[in-house]
Amino acid sequence: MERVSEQELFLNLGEKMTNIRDIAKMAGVSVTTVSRVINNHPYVSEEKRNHVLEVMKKTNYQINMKAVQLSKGKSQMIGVVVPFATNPFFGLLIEGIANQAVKHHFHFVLIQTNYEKEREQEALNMLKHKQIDGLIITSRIAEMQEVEAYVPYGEIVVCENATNNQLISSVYLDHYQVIFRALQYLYNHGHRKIGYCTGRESGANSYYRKKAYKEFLEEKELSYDSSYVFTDNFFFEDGHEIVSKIVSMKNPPTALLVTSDGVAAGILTAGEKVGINVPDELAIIAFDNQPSAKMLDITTFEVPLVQMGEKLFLQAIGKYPIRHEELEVTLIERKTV
Amino acid sequence: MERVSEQELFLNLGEKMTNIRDIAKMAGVSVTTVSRVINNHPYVSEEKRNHVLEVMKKTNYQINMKAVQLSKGKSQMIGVVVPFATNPFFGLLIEGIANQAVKHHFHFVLIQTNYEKEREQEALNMLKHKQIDGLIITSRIAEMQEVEAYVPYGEIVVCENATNNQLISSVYLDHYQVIFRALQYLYNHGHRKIGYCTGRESGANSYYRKKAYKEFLEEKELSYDSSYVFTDNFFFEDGHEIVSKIVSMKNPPTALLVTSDGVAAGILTAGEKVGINVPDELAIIAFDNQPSAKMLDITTFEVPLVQMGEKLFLQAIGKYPIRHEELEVTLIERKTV
DNA sequence: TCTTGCTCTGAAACGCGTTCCATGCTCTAT
DNA sequence: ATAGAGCATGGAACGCGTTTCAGAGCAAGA
Repeated sequence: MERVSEQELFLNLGEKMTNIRDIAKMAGVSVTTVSRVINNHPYVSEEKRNHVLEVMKKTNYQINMKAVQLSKGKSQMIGVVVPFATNPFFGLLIEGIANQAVKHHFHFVLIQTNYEKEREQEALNMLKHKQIDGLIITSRIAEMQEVEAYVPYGEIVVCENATNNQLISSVYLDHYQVIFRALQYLYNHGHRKIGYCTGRESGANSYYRKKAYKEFLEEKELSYDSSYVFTDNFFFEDGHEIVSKIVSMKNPPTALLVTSDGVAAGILTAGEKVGINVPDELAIIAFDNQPSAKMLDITTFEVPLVQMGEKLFLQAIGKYPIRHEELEVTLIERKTV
Repeated sequence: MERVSEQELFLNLGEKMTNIRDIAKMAGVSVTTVSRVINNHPYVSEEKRNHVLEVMKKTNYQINMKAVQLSKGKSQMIGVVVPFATNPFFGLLIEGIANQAVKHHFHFVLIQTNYEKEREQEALNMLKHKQIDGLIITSRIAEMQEVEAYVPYGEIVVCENATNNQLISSVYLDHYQVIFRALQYLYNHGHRKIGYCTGRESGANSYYRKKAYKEFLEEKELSYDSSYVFTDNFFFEDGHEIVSKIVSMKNPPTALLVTSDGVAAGILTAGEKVGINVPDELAIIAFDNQPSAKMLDITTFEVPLVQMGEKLFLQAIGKYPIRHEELEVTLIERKTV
């Protein structure tokens, strides 16, 4: 075991970050052996292992994960695309993702799109360029076909019913059925003039929801009134505008199906200010069971968002083959219907 | 310009991902030239540039960012440590960070600690192991000294007054002064029995807040009552317990300083249920001006969180030398005092 | 005419850990 | 005694883009 004078080497290396080869030279072993020590491979004698460990300590050796990632071809990192990080809906999804990420020694980069296509494209490119191993798209803007083109580069998971898709996994709610159920609930409470407040108009989930709304009206032989449909509502603040529209209507709806608690909360508080009595004058049923719904006693459907995030993550790291999981929602009856 | 038969090469490479060397061989140029084309370096003749571009298109060449990162020694990625991602406070900080990240072609990995030291340690290790170029710690658990040990590995920024620190930048609020101001406001409204609800007890910001609370009482010659201090309150739900404690007190506070809107909202709604009149019976002043404060007309201090996030980011990428920026808060008078 | 200074190009080294493959031993099973 | 199995170790290739340096060609300024 010929060994270069350690003292000398320590001095010469000076500022430069020591790497695995430096360690090998100093310890008088091969780089392979050093690598084995780092990775706790059993085929290293105690003597050499200890010596390598010592040298690593002495030189304050720090592994360079960028090299590991390049070498292994994996980054232990997934991307998470969300339209808005502040929205509790996505916050809870992130919570679930984070839970599982920790357990699996993964990290995730958050990509906030604000529903700008360019941002989503950027996320897909990260996958293509191997910055991330997988991608969770909680809400998409691009066509499904476009997204599919990135499947060769890594696992992609979406939050919508994609049961007929062989390439992309999904964890989703049956929005059609859920909306139908909510409407039926309002109907059973005597409502015949039911309004519909949602986020964006486009998008797979929105499609099914709108479809359910229309088909429900048809089934019950109620007429469709486009002024009863309110779109682009995402945050608490958006509820105010809805109320101002409603108060100016000659024949306002008696009930509102709102696709997010935050907006429902906005409607409720804005309504209170102008003297709208909930639920007598206006019933409200919402979704998610976020803190704001608890706070204001809003009747809502609880959506298992944390669990959804966890499942999304596990699909994204390729733990399972392509598959499609549906989650159930639970009605929480409170005081707004 | 000797050139290997392209046709042949295309066939031979088959499945294997093409890399810069393959492209070089196929195009009959050096890897340097290919690299120049990729990076739009001017010193490449139009002819060669076009030809390389063509070959890249034909082979569907995709750059491997992991290699770029290793080579450049930078990941264009920062870490963001937050205790909870769902909390709107941190959500808004993230919003600001995301805004600037996009502009600077950076990405960020979110590390949710739940105030577990191990998680924070992991984030620091990512810095040490070059997975990230910089780190934003929005709320820390480790001692400042421990954190400082990681400064050699990359920029670190914290959200607390660190003005005397030469190694770590900070973007912060003068919590001492702000709490004093809030207490004075309650005092001016006639309150002498003022309670204090906060998040965790430890932590730099908490230290200054607690200090301000105590010193304010001293200055006004009010006695300190430990039952007036409520800790570990982070979310809406936590407000309920505070209320149940208050109703069981013989001599309850007439005003509450709450360090987060979410908790204040919880107190307000729980209080309403047990018939506590706000502000007559119990005044509440809070912080952040989150949606919940707007929703429930809570008097609060607006904190420029998005802006804070943006500044944090710019510090984290080393845009400026180590520095400490203080941000101002604005009192928003509503109906709870 | 000579020097200076671009423009254009490529070989080779660099950043750094992982992994395949070969080699040499020792020990156990036959 | 011998073959097969497992242990220990190292050389070299691999993953892949960037960068330094050297050299050639050519035009403008001295």
